[in-house]
Amino acid sequence: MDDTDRKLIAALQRDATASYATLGEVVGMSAGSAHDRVRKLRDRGVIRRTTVEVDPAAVGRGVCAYVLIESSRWMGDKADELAALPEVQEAHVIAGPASLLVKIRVPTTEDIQACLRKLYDIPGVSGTQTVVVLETFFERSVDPGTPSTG
Amino acid sequence: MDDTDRKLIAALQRDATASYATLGEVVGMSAGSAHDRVRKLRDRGVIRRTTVEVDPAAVGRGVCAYVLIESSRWMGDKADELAALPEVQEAHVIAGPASLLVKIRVPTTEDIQACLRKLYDIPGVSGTQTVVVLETFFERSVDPGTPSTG
DNA sequence: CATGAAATCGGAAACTC
DNA sequence: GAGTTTCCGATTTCATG
Repeated sequence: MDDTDRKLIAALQRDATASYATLGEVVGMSAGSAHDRVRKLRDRGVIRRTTVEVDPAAVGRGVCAYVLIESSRWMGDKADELAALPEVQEAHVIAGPASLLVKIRVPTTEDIQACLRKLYDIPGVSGTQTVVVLETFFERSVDPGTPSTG
Repeated sequence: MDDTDRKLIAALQRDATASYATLGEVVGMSAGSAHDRVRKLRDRGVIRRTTVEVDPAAVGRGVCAYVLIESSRWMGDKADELAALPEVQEAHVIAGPASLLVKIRVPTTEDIQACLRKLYDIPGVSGTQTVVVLETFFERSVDPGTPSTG
């Protein structure tokens, strides 16, 4: 995982349709070498998959909110139940004022209620705190550049 | 934006390296027609870009946290200042107990402090509340299926 | 939406340093 | 071990019906 790998990752994050010839130019190598590097990054699991970024509003999920879920028991086994809800885009176990934090996407603000109802159907959920997103500044890929400690 | 488009989007979210021949099979069309559909989805902005998903831990950003930012003034113009911080992966203006919500990724828990310090350097920031992620159940693509209202 | 042809790309060798 | 060159089958892309 050297600087060349990081450059390749950054280039692929920007545009994963780039040809290996183009990627080679970016890092000053041949297409074949760039290809080798990227293949190894995939094999190692550094690059998990190639995907497309979709405009949420265009598929009827223009409203975003975060829900802090409080509970009366351990909630570390609720991954499947949360994954079963299509509105839930992310789900995390957290330290702090609540047990879980989920990111939801729904068509309208009214649909937030319906989603909360579903969340309350999960055994152990004893309360929620909802944070409605008014505007999203940005949502971007993980920065592959060398961080302070790394 | 019909059911065929949604199927194509779902297939591309799963694996954007799939050939148009494969995509055509998924929706029961020829490769050329599938290609047409996908091109139009890109032109319309429904598909924003093709990218790669990277393992955060593999690039030294294995620790995730959410920071609620309180302020003593309107913060709707702070997008650039937040985008300048590589630790900040998402930034939203919110309704609720705070003004902004940012998602950060750092190498270790100790680096959270350094990031908070940078956030406090932004004019108007008067307080923060940090939610540390202990475990991420999942982070997935926006569901393109027909939602309750859509 | 399907077909067909030309340009381009992906993938994996053999070869060099 | 890492990078380069070279190769062929597969794929993208675009015209046409």
